[in-house]
Amino acid sequence: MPAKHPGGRPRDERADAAIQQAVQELLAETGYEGVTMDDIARRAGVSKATIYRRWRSKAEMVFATSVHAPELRPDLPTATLHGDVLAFLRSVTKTLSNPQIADIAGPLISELAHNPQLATRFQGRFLAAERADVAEMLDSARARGELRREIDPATAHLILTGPVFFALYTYRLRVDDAMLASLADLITAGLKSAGDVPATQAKG
Amino acid sequence: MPAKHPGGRPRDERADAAIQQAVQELLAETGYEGVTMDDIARRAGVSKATIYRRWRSKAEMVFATSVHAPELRPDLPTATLHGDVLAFLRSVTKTLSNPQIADIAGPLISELAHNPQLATRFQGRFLAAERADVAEMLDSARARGELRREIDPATAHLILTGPVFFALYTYRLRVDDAMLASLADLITAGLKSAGDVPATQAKG
Amino acid sequence: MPAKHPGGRPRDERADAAIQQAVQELLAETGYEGVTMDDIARRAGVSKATIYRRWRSKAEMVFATSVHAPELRPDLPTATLHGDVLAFLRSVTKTLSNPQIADIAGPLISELAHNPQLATRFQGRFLAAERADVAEMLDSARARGELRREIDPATAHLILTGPVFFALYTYRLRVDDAMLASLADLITAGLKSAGDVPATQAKG
Amino acid sequence: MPAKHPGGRPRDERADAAIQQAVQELLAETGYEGVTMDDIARRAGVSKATIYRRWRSKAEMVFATSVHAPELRPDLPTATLHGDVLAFLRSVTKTLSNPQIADIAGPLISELAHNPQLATRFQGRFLAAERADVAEMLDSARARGELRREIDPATAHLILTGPVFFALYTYRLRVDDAMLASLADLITAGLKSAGDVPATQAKG
DNA sequence: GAATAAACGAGACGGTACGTCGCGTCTTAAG
DNA sequence: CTTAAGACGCGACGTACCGTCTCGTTTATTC
Repeated sequence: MPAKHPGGRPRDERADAAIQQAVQELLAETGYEGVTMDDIARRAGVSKATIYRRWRSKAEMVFATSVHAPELRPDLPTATLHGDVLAFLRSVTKTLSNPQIADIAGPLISELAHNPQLATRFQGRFLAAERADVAEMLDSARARGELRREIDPATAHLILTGPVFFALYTYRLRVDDAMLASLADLITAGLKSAGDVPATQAKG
Repeated sequence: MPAKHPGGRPRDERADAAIQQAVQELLAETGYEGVTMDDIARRAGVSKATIYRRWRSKAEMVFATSVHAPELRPDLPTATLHGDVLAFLRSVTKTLSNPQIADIAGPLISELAHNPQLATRFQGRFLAAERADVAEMLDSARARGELRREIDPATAHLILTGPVFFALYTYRLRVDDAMLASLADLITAGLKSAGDVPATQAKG
Repeated sequence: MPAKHPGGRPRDERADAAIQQAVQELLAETGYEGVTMDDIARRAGVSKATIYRRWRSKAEMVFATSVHAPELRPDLPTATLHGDVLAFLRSVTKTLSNPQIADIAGPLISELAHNPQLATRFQGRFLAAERADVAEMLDSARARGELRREIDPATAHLILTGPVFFALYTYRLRVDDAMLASLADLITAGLKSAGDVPATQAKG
Repeated sequence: MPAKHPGGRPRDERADAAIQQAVQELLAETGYEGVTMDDIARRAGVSKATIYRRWRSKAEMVFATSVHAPELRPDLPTATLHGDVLAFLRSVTKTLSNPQIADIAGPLISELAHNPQLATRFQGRFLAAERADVAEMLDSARARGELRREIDPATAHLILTGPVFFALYTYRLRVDDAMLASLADLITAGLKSAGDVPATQAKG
């Protein structure tokens, strides 16, 4: 029962690899806007038809071949929650400051909005890995006694990543270590104290 | 006798209004990608030259006519910081959930990256207004005694907006009230406790 | 035990028939330009490889399956040369007015120019049969005493077919019976009188 | 009242000229099949949009810019009808033997079949000029007394051109002077004798 | 009142990427 | 060796959009 495919010539896996590599290279060289399908086909030694047989548009192809597990991981654990938070923020900042990532951010957000399949894939491959790091960070802190309550890792992930994302891509701020320190303070404090007091009642 | 313009036919102000309206309508109908400059010119009853005399590109035009002070303001103040935070988060969520805003987010991020002038204007017109709300919120809390330390409104703004932004546009989560409540808890707690303990030292 | 083929699976003769039929059908439905090799393969229930094992190109295939002996033969002999000529002209007109023939004329001329093998086959299968009719017509006329000189059937064939071909496909004239009558007059007169007078000397 | 055009930027006539020339050059260099729209645009220093604004397809463009009055005219009149006929046949042969003309013949016939507008234009610009030559030839002959009856120039044109066309493009014969002499004999005799005898009655 | 000068509607222009399509070849598994 | 299925390289096609430009016309201000 070795019938690997239903019939006909099977897809050439080398084409996938060649396209993937061509996309990465050209993205680095000319940026998202500068890349053309003809360039990619030429560089990959592949015809445009072969590309369009796999993906329906430039955006689909670029993001399908670009969304992997995060390449940069924070150096965890440090000795303290605050240290871990700061390390995570620095890692996020470094990743999002990567010109190639920054170049892709806008188009990615556009595509995610119109392509639920990509959104699912992006969550599974990229965000899930980061969220796992966050979960580990929270577990360690609880083991150390720094945290008493259970905190949803997804929510923590939002707080750890969103502000930097917003600062860099929307606010267009230079994110320096002082800002990260302030954020780390606020976030760490929040994680530690959350749930201490009833939400609807002011503290005395 | 104040010579309003140096010579020649003055700009027709009705054109500005017509273009503005055409942009808004077409943006709502076909989305940013679907809109073309010819469409806009036709709908506005204006020639393309008239548009390009006012703005240098499609992105310039769209964002110049779309970026105003925020239309939606949180209902502030409530009685408590936690209430204010929650109200702010709800307001942000509502704004960013607007389909027309969501449609524009990706292109806006792309354009902000390449157009510092727009970035400046965006900060001045939109973000500054939001940051002012945040500052007011913090002041009220301090006046009420809920906050002891001074907190940078910009940093607070990042923490209040970034997570929702990230959740909606990147994580592609449905942001419901439960999630906002969790976020509000974490953020409020962080604001209140920040600075309480030395950042580099674990709590006893 | 008569091994009809050297080894391996024999060609499936049903494929030839299926392809032939598919070509004719699709040619009638969509015309030469509109037909694609994939269409033909699909309609014939055959793979493209099976087609290309038999012919080297679309043109080869179409003309190989389309060029047979003429389907329409003039009703010969009538009682007179003039009658025969008119009958022949009518037959040619009818054949060339067939939409499927007309559709193929341009591509056929193109292909004949680049494919001497097809040209040879076209002469042998189609033109030779027509020329034979012409020869017979001339023989009958000589037998009847209508012609005194021997006339090259090929030359006569040119004069009998070329004008109608040119009228229909290049001049784009509606060829009606009146026109055919005029042509028949001229041609018959030419055949009868040719050689009567020295070519280089005006008649007295 | 110098309003030459209804509004907007007028068509650039230099573009028409440049395209025309580019088409002629490239047709000569690479043949009809070898020419591409991008080549033409590049050579003409024009964008493809400018071409497609003028014509709807490659075929339309090529033939619209290629169909002029005939460049080659027979040396008329010679002293006799037979001489004129032979000169005309030689001229036709020479024209149709031109590789560039031969290359275009198939596609032209295809296009004429689908494009009545081109057909009209082709008749008006090319065929009409040739037919006028034929008419003149017939008039001279009648003036000289070589012809007694009036003969329709269009019919004569068919007989003078069709056989050579058919011989070259369909029969794929080498058309030499001997063949032209035979044709000239037949045709001249036909022209002179046409109408002499009742069509439906054999000569005694 | 004429001249100036800029804005206007219309639409053609150069450039360039897109996504589609057709041809003829090649690769697999099955027969 | 042939077949069905279908992927492949190649390369042209025609479309679309952008931002610029060229007209002829209109509308203020300036001389």
